[in-house]
Amino acid sequence: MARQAVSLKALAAHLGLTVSTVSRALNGYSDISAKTRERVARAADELGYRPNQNARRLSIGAPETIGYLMPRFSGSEAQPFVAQLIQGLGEAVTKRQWDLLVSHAASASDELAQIDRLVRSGRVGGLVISRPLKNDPRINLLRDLKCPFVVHGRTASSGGYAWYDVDGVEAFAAAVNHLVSLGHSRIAFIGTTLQHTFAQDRLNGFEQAVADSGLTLDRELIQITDFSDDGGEVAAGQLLELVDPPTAMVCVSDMVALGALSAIRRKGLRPGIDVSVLGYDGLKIGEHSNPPLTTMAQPQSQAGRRLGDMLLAIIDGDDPKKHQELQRAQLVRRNTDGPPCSVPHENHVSVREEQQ
Amino acid sequence: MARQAVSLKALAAHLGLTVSTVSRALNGYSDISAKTRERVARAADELGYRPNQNARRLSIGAPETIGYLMPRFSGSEAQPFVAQLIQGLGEAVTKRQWDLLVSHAASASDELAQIDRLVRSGRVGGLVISRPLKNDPRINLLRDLKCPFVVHGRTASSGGYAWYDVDGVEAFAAAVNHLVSLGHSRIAFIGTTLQHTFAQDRLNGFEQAVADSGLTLDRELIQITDFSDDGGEVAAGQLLELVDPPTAMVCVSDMVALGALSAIRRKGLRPGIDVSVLGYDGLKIGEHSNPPLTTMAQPQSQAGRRLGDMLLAIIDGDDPKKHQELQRAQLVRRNTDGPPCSVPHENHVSVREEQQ
DNA sequence: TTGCGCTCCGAAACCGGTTTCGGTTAGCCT
DNA sequence: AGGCTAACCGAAACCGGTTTCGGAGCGCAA
Repeated sequence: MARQAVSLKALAAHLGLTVSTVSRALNGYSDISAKTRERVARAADELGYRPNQNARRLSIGAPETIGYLMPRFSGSEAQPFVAQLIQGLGEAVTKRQWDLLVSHAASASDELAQIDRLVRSGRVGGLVISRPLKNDPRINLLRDLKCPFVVHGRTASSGGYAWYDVDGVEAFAAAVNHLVSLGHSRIAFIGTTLQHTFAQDRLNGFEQAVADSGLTLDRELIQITDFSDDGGEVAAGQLLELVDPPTAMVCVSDMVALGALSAIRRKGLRPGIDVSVLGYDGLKIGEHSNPPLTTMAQPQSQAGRRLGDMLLAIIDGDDPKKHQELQRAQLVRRNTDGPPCSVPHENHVSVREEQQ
Repeated sequence: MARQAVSLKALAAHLGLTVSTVSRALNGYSDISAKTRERVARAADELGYRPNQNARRLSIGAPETIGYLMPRFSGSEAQPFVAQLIQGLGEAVTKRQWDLLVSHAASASDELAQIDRLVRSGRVGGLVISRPLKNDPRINLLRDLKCPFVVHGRTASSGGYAWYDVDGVEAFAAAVNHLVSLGHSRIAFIGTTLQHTFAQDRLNGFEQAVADSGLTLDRELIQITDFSDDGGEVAAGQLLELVDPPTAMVCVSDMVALGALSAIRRKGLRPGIDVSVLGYDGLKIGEHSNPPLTTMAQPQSQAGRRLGDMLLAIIDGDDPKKHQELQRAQLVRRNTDGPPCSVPHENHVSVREEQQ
């Protein structure tokens, strides 16, 4: 029914009051009589008055909006965690009637330019960034701009800013320890390029646990590959060609692990029996792989909410350093982990094949 | 280096000009000498001037922002297509330096209130909505508000507004025809609640193709269930308990199909051999299921871009009715489709067991 | 030289809110 | 009755841009 754009002026005219009075009435100022406040509120409701946010925010001097910088994806496949994160951020900001602005940049330098524009033009009062590099230029920029921000993940020097992360070091140490306790001693790691902190952390956890277990760290058993199922398949294929192949593989993500499963099956081996595989993420989809994937599950669903709440608190003046949250991943055993095969390597008749 | 917030006034003072001159210079008005324009542009660049968007948009009278209403998820799992869509929308708006605002509502009525607020408060100049119901109140509301919008999917009466959709009727007819050509005659359908148009379309395509193939439409073979893997598992379980169970199942989505695979395996049957299963979506993840899932793949990646471009065109004045795009899904054969088992039903010794 | 038109820029209104400041009225006290 | 305070509301400045309008300065023709 109500048509477009009922302005404050129109509302005031309708009430026989001035705009200033109506504005103060709606915003609960005490120098407006309760009766008037009530009357104004009712009229505003009936006419469906919605204050123009551009005007309001200009006047207020605050954008009442936070931004999320979508990570760029290697493949065309957007990562499912992004949708979850955005949903969580949305919930957090909606509680305050703020807005969530999602921004996507084509390249890393574009991204820096975007950040600059976003904050300098007053469009956002704070930013959430994902997947930081070990040394991330975005963070320096945001500091220079004095723009509140929170990081989903950490940089190498995790101090001085707010972040929410899952402890990849611990998770991968736990994964290794689990495999060791099953009896494995040749354990491989399939990771991805180490610019991203998460990739380095997971490798660190792996190496640390291997060392702590008294195993020798065999460089052959560490594969760095593309962050995708295809990458996992290639890397696992390489590992299986080794003269002394691993009996278990821990993978930097579930997608990578799924690729590894393919390679293992292709080789005529049975994942979980001949070769154990551990993933990381806890994707629901892992329940349906062949066989169902054992994984270190991280508590995804709350990340967005927490990051949103943290950022809002910081914008309100909280000390960023007070908002650093480290979550733990949890082992979810399905069917790709088991003791090492008692008759190892018998299948590797073709080991000496030429590797182009 | 450049500190926060260089205002137009500051820039003008620095140049010894007035704000109006500087503004017109930056916006390329012809009544400013080329020399001045150049001088202003250089200074703006050096000082890192970014016009305050709240002020600009207030003055302009246009929000230069489009909104996306995130669909609410049944489970806690956000659907992967959402991230892709958002990315595509982001690319489309970034070309124009517009913004993308993502909004999330807790309930259907909240969502209507959100829409009202979003457009009446001048925060968005257009909206994208996903997953319409057969009769979707959001569309009526948007019409009343005279707010440009595009729909990802369609309502029952697909006329009068702009949409982008994949032809579910045709896709499911094709799925059935494929199975029929393999020799199947008892084909089941696992769908989800029919309020959503896409669910109804897919069922329609199924029924139509079944009829066209001269098969009798057995109501027992149509299962309506939860839109998730668990739903698929339950429904497939029911189907397998039938006295005369189906030899093939077409599923409303890949996730549902994955659940069906579980049920089939649990029953001791071999998907793709004893029972064929077809999914819908073309999720990459289906390559890793057990066995890899045959599916009708829809062209996901471009949806966001197209919807964004369409909406921008409509905001520019295009007739919405001119922007209706129907894409086709494509059969991707993996390993869950095959001819019906030559020795059917032999496994069904336990058919007469009590059902809960 | 005067007048006309053109080029270029400044003054000011405006977008729609918020907020400060000041003024009117009523009530209360002495 | 006069004066003081408190309660309540209106006028106007302001946020930072855009845009209309008008005027100054100049060149050129009459």
